[in-house]
Amino acid sequence: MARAKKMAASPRKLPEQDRSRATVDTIIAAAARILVRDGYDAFTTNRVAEKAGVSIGSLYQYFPNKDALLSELMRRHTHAIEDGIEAMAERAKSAPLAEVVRIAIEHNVRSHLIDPELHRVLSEVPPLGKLDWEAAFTERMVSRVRDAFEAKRAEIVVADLDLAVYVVTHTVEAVVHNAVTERLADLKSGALAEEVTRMLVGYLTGKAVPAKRPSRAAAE
Amino acid sequence: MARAKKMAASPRKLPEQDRSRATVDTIIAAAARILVRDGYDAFTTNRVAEKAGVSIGSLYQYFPNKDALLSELMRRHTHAIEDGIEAMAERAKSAPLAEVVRIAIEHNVRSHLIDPELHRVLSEVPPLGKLDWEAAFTERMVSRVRDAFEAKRAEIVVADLDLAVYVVTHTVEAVVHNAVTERLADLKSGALAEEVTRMLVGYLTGKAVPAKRPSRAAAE
Amino acid sequence: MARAKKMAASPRKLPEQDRSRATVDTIIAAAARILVRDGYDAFTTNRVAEKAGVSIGSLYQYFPNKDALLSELMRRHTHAIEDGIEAMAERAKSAPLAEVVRIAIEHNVRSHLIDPELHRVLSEVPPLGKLDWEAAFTERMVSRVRDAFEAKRAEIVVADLDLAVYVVTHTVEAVVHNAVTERLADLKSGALAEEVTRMLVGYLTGKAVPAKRPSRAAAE
Amino acid sequence: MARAKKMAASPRKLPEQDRSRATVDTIIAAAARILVRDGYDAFTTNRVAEKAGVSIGSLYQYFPNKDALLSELMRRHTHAIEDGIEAMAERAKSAPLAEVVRIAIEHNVRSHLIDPELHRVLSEVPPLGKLDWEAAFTERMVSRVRDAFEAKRAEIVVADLDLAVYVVTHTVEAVVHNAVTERLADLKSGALAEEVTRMLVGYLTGKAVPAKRPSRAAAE
DNA sequence: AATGAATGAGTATTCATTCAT
DNA sequence: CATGAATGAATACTCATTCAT
Repeated sequence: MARAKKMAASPRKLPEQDRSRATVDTIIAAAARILVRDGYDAFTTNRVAEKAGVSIGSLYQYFPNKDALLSELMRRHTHAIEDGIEAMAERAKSAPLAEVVRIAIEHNVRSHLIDPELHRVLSEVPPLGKLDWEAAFTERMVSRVRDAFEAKRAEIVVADLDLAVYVVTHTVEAVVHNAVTERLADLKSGALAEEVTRMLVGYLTGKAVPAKRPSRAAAE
Repeated sequence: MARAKKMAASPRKLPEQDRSRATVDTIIAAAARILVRDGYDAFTTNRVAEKAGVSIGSLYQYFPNKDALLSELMRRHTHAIEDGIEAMAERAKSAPLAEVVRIAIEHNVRSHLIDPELHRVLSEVPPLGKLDWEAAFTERMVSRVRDAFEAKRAEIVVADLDLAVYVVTHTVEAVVHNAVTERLADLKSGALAEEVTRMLVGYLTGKAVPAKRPSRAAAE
Repeated sequence: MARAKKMAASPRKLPEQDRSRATVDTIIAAAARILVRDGYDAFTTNRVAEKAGVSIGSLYQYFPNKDALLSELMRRHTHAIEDGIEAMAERAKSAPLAEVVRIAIEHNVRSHLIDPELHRVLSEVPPLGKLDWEAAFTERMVSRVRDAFEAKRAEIVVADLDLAVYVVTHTVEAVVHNAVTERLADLKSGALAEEVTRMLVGYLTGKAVPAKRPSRAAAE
Repeated sequence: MARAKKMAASPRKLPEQDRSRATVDTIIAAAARILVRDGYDAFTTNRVAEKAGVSIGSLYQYFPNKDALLSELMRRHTHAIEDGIEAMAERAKSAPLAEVVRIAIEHNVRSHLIDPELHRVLSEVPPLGKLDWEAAFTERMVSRVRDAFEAKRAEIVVADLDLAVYVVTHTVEAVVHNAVTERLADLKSGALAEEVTRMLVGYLTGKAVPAKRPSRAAAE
């Protein structure tokens, strides 16, 4: 029963931290699994603890309450998504408008394809739901998109730039979000991104954008 | 208003006296108010009854269970929304493509403006949520839009008509839905509808659609 | 609504600590006490928890539902009763018919005298009532009695052996069961067993069985 | 129990009484039907009223509470059963002991066969259950049986007459009661009555009673 | 730290009964 | 008298959270 307690001068600096981290990871993983497999109603702290193989006491050691657990789950998912976004933003700076739009879409698509089930369920969770959480993406995207649009202001015919940003970001988010369940094939093939890019670029520039042909690149 | 209707599942009992009709209305009103003001978590049958000033027993006299109450709330809201939709669909039949798009948007805008708060909260409710309920709108809109698009097939350059319908309907729904909380002014002024129409028509026809004078919009 | 009920499995959780075992015992004891003292209508989970001095939550930690609690109560009572039944059955094998009958009665008497009040109330409980529970005794007794009777077939004049078993088992059960409340003295003194044995043996063998000395009263 | 019989010629005189009686009858009938068909759990005052086609208000006009309704149902059933019992008792007076026993059994069988389902369900009903209600039969039977036994005291070898009465009445009741569900054929054919009579008479007189030919069915 | 026993306010729902119309 | 709308205490059961060991 008794385990080796930490000794005064422990040779290992982080065994407890490691163990803690492992426990936290296990809990988070169990939480995600329950959410995805059984839905939010089955997402109870006791069940998560059980599934994770730890006591609820331990769960509460690491998470002060249920929302904190959910938050952390979201934070991690978000983190996974936003990984590499800087590079994209950088790329967008020197790219033509069409490319900027395409990058925004690409980023959004990636967000949804990292763990589509989890992404969907997180966006429907009541306590910190869509408004509190998914809005965060959109918001971050909004500011980046706004920056990019301002850099290309000359090409954009829309008078109210904020409105343009609003239309673009929400269109992208909605179309991609629903495509995960409704048109996954088009999402993965890039056909959807193509359509939406053409639409948005046309909207922003006020010029017709020729539909792409099946194979090589286009529009610029 | 109307006479007592026979609903298959919702009300457990058809109100036969004025008093009971009033009770039902009170309950529904309280339910709506709680949902809007306090969210779905606060939407408990006991709380609704209390807020309505009736006993919990009375609530269950008219609604066999919680879902039935929610259903009836949705049904009434839907009914209010779909009032006059036939006329719109008729109008769309003989209208040019741009007008068809505008009508679709208009309809969606109307849906959201009848009771925007309620509309939003209903669309986030878990049990009979988006998939069971709001999907109904979109679905109805989808089939109407598809019919309209088929009638104008010649003008549309998008190869995959289903994809076009998908993009259009989801774009409209998302942009309008979020505008209720984020850009209510633009929604009401019609500026948003203007933008989106231009975007979608451009997308569908593959031709540039000139932006209207921007200044005329954002007032009000 | 349908009456679909889940059948109770035993305890939801195996008590792993002494404390929890004590809690379970306390709950069971309170349940028994309430059933005996106040009847089945007063047997509510909340009341049991209160009487046991534990929270309702604790009760449900160990019993997934009300029926499970009742089941466990029955199981324990049954266990107490059936203790030593094997020995009896063994004894009956090599005993004469009169002794077999006496043993059956004895066993039944013991069943009722372990905790007579509890026994009676359990046999009247609706959900898992007589048919589900007490029938189990009778059934077990029936098969044992049948075996014994078959072994003594030659001595038995009753043509339909099943009928004989039926008459014997139900007579024993009814007479003993009611004696607990109506003729406890005769039950304990053995006078009742004497009478019934004489009656049943006479019935089975078709021969007169002399009454024991009647004058020596059975008081205690 | 003679009631005021309907007078042929006064349509004005008793219309309300007639109607009342009809209402009461309807309610009782509905109550019986629900009890038999759906069990005691479904036996709610509201449901009875609905099934009877009257308002609960009306039900409570005639029955001060649920138990009163149940009581009346029992009273009527009892009444139906005890109809003709006087004649039987009379017949028993001048009959030999064997005949007395047979008559007691016959009476009990009739009780159970008038409306077996109702009889069974009434005997299992919690509030006024077996102890409060079925005991009434047994009790009435007990006193009559006791009277009859006393008249034949000379033939009876059992020392404790009360004990004899107890054994006889409970045996009869139990065997017949269970036979309704377990051995209905034997009940109706009279085979069961035959067996039990033989057993009891043997028990009472201390003499062997020859078994009848097993194959034959009905009475003598 | 870890455990898991214990908590109890809260949830949906039922049903005997009352009373204004 | 009849109606049926209204009542509300009571029920079985859940789950986030605390705390002694």
